[in-house]
Amino acid sequence: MDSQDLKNVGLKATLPRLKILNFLHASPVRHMSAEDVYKSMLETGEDVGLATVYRVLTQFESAGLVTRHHFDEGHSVFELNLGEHHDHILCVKCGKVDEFFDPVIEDRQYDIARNQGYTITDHALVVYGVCPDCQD
Amino acid sequence: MDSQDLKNVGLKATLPRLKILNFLHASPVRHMSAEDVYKSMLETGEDVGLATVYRVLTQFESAGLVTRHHFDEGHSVFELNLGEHHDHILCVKCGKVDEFFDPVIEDRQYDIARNQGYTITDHALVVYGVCPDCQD
DNA sequence: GAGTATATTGAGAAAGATTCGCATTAGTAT
DNA sequence: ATACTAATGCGAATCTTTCTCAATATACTC
Ligand SMILES: [Mn+2]
Ligand SMILES: [Mn+2]
Ligand SMILES: [Zn+2]
Ligand SMILES: [Zn+2]
Repeated sequence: MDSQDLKNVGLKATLPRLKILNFLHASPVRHMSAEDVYKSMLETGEDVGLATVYRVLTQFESAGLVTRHHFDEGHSVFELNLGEHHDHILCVKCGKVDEFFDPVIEDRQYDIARNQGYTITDHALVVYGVCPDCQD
Repeated sequence: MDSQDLKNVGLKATLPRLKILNFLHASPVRHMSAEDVYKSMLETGEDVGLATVYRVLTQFESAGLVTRHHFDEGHSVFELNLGEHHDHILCVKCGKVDEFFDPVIEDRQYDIARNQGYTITDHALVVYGVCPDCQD
């Protein structure tokens, strides 16, 4: 039961929210748009209104349960927040999404922000390229 | 006359395209949405259809004259391509956009891509924070 | 466990950004 | 100047996301 997970972050444990959270945990695909979540859940018979999917994903984001990304597409992409910050590398041919974490880059970002007098709150690094499977 | 600039990149030198290109060069604001460009030009009396602004900015992007960014907003942001690649740091309070270039980060990105078997084509790094003017 | 106050849901309408369709107009090369 | 073709501008259409609101489900009290 994830009921408690929701209550812990201040959200009522409603059926749609539980369904969506369970779906995200069970999905083999980590990065999905709201539409992806909506359609995939329909196929599983777990149907939830599209407006609710959008609302709940936004609530999960505020609660820190999921992270929202703005890749170079026209829509938001969400992923379950597993506690480990990372950045992304996307294949421009097949759309595959890989992840990485680089302490050197993380540190440099803080230095740069500090040098420009900024207090850093977040960052998003997306590398685009051609994945091994899509070469030539 | 920028007529030649347009022809050089394979675009017919039409009045709307010249107006937009001149506007971008003259603007003190470097980062603008299509809507920003459209409205600012209206105010200057240089009016061009909104659809044309969208089309032309996209053509300029393909031609390498401008760069398109996807910051965490619901729309694209364009800037004149002055030939020097750089990344961005945005103030989450006032919306200011600053720029930076860090060779260490650039290099690390290539290493990471190579390690994962990717051929890098592009990247986008956006740092969010609170600018000096917006501290407390 | 039923009763109640209140937050949440779902469906469709609405909004914001961008693209499309097409008749009209403007560049460009004879 | 003429003619061929590409580009423009308008509104309609599309896509993603949010909003409205009546119906419903959750959590709390007794
Ligand atoms: Mn990820
Ligand atoms: Mn810039
Ligand atoms: Zn690929
Ligand atoms: Zn600021």
